Amino acid sequence: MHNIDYIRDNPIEFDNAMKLRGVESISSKILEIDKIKRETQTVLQTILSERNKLSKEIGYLKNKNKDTKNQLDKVEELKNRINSLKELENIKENELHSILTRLPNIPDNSVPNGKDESDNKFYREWGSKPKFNFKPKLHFEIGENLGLINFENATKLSGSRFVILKNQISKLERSISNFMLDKHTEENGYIEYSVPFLVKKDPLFGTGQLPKFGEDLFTAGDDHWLIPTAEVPLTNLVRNEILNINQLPIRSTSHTPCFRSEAGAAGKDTRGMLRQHQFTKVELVSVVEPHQSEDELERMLTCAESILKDLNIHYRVMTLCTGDMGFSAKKTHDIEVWLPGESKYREISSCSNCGDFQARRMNTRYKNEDKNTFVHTLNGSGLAVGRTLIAILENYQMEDGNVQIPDVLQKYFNNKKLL
RNA sequence: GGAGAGAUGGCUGAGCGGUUGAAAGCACCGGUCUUGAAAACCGGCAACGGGGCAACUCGUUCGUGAGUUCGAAUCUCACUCUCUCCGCCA
Repeated sequence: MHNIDYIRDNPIEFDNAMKLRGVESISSKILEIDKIKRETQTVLQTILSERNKLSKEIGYLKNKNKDTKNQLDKVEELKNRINSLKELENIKENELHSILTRLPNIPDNSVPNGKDESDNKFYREWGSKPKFNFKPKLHFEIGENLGLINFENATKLSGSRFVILKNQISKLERSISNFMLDKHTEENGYIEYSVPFLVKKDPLFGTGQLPKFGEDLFTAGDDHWLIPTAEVPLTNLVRNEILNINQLPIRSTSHTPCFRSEAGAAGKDTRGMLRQHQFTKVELVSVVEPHQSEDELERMLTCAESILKDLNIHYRVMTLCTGDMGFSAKKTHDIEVWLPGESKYREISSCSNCGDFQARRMNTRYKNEDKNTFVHTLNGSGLAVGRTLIAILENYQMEDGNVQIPDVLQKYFNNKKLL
């Protein structure tokens, strides 16, 4: 949600920012509606004030058993004007709200301009591509050959874009999420939460999935929606709150399933378990003071990276360009992991600073020297578990078809070294 | 699923349809006292929006949304949520 004051004071900057995100100049339309709304409001409030005075008089006179005919007539006159003004104010208010809530966040100055992912900027990398003396296989080939990944059965149960993991690979998935949670809670300073996987529409509005992107979500009826990411419940833990400054920063993490309809991705990544309707993810969320959010994004990114470093898997970090960022983000770093089977980098984490964009939608503020200020929110994957599983299978595969268990995960396998 | 009770400021908790934006207490902030602290005492303390350079002023808000009324925290309706009891159940 945007600050109308900012648009009033900087209409040109606002339009430029929106243009970078593919929205045609809209500030003049917004300001026009805003102007009518405020003018209406000013008149309305004057009349309301009159009415309130008359009503008080009436109360006073009735108490003394005096005649109130005169006042009643006057109020009657005001009533019609009040109703029509209220109606107009409402209409304008709704128009404004409808526009403002559908516009994406303003990109940070440091974000590169660009149309799509080809314009994303290399930020840094870690490690190097592993060398194989055989042709590395794709993750699903490895898994199917071992008889531990099964897509046909999943289709039987649930249709396309689902998968069934079995035995050691199922256990590998579990150990990955345990490892991530342990790392983030014990070393990276995040508090673990177990949260609902079904939420109502208000939280989804708060983090920006609604009203615009409802078709990307699954519903369970009765205003219950399946979460597309734990960002939704974790961030909304502070919705509608005025926090005390000493509660900040808040750093929370949760391991949850995520459900996405992938409405716009028909035909994309259909092989393998890269793009599923259901996957699990360990999410990181921070709620901080405005002046801290820039540093917090770097911190969060480092925390997410620490997982891949511990797993000893090569990755690179890309800074998303203006055209490739998500709706609520003002700056985003993607971590892309190297997949030898595909011979490609693939997104495994996305860390975003949302500034006060979500805080305005959630109405989350903190007391800052007597003033109530919107907090800044950040979220990042730390990491997507399914894709980490893929990365391990492809990076740790051996010529005989088996897979080594990364050192840091072996403790979850009674120190076994192979699947 | 059946029966009942309830939702008021950061928290607890009063509130006959008319100076109630809301008593009181706690918490918090400032002050007096004290070597310091505590206690005691004094004072302050809701959010959002409109107008104004400002002092200030006006409006809205007592779960949410409609309605009755000149006037609603208080009356009516719908919805949401919480609690208690019964039934069922991981």
